[in-house]
Amino acid sequence: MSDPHKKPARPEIPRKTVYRLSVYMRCLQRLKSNAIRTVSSEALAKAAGVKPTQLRKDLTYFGQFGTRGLGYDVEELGKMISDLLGTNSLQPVVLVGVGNLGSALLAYRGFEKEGFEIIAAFDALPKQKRDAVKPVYRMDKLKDFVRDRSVRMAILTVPATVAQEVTNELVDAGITGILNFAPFVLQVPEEVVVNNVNLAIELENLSYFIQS
Amino acid sequence: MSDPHKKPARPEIPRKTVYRLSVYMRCLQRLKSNAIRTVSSEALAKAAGVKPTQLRKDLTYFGQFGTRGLGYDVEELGKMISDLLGTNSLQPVVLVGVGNLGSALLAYRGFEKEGFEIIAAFDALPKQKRDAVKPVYRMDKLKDFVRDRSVRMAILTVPATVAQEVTNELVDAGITGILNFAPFVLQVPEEVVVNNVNLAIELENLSYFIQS
DNA sequence: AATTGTGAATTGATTCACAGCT
DNA sequence: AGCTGTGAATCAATTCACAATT
Repeated sequence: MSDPHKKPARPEIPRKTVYRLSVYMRCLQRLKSNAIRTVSSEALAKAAGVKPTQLRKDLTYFGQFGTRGLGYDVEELGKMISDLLGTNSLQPVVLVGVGNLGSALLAYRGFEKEGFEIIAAFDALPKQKRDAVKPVYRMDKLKDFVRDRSVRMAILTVPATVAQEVTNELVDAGITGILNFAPFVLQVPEEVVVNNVNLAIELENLSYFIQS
Repeated sequence: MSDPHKKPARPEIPRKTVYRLSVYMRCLQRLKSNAIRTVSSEALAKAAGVKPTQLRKDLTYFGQFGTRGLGYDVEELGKMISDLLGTNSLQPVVLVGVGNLGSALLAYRGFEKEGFEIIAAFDALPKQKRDAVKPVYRMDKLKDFVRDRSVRMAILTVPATVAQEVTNELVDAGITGILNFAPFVLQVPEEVVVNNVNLAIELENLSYFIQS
């Protein structure tokens, strides 16, 4: 799961709402590909695994989109949400730390259809893999690369011991959003946003809840 | 991040608290390896990225461990938390869906030092990779394998289109904890716990919060 | 003197209940 | 008649403030 946000962001949409908007968008995409034009809050909420009132409340944070008595226009609502989330344009992302998990994620091409592209990877000791699709550069190339290509987001897959140090370099280079896989709580300035993902913690959490 | 829990679990420890306990444990491990014996709620909370009162409140859910005026015993508190979380014994886990992300996670050996081992993988069309360390079996072997080895947890990395169907098979085989990477809201019976991880949603969320 | 443990207060999120459109 | 939009009510999580303990 992910974690703390310093900056509450533009108008005042709660963080949990923003997560759910992503979920709604995926449901809308599925409906659209099934040629469904219109959906009620009840049906969409069910697909998203939430209550209808929550869906409606979530939408009120950024406008009114429904037609009373009828429901929501699938395409229109999907467009509004993806505009809001800023997922209409392809976002370039760099990955830092090409170890175990890092190279796994580099090989995983599943981000691209969701609007994100890992355009390069960086490592202290880069070893370009034979069949690798992405270039792997040395850390000292990071700053110029990020500046030249106006990259704003980074995936951090370095060992916990160097996570803070590397984060400082990222921030210095101009990165403002970090998806952190290192099991370490990063210190960042106000304007930088960190989302934490820790697979071991997810498993541990499951493990607790299944011991009945 | 992850998502909904049907069963609130044994005494009544909130889900978010259980997550934070995992974080505290990692901080305690680090302190211990630095030969630090005792820690105050203030210091530990800072390392974990939370407020001291929250840490203390979290601990009260399962007992009293501190010494007033002094703090917590690093080793003792670590032991209590890992007992509670059930991370003292190695948990066997199966992975289902050896596609893009699935094989990435199979190659990633980082779970093992955290108490989890992927003991086998399953796929509709298994292709054993040359250098793969783990065996990949056909789906029809799943049920017997899970029963024979008493596996309780599964990592689900199949396409969204078949996620529900495969989940039904998992539940039928006796799996009670699922770490779901498929972008789909799974329906499961009461006693089964699902944690969702969606990397695209994490990136999307970042992308929203960095557009200032 | 320092630091925990915790009831009370506060803040935030979810759900209810129903008014308002179409 | 059906379904959205939303203020009010409820429920949950966090933080405060301070008494209790070493």
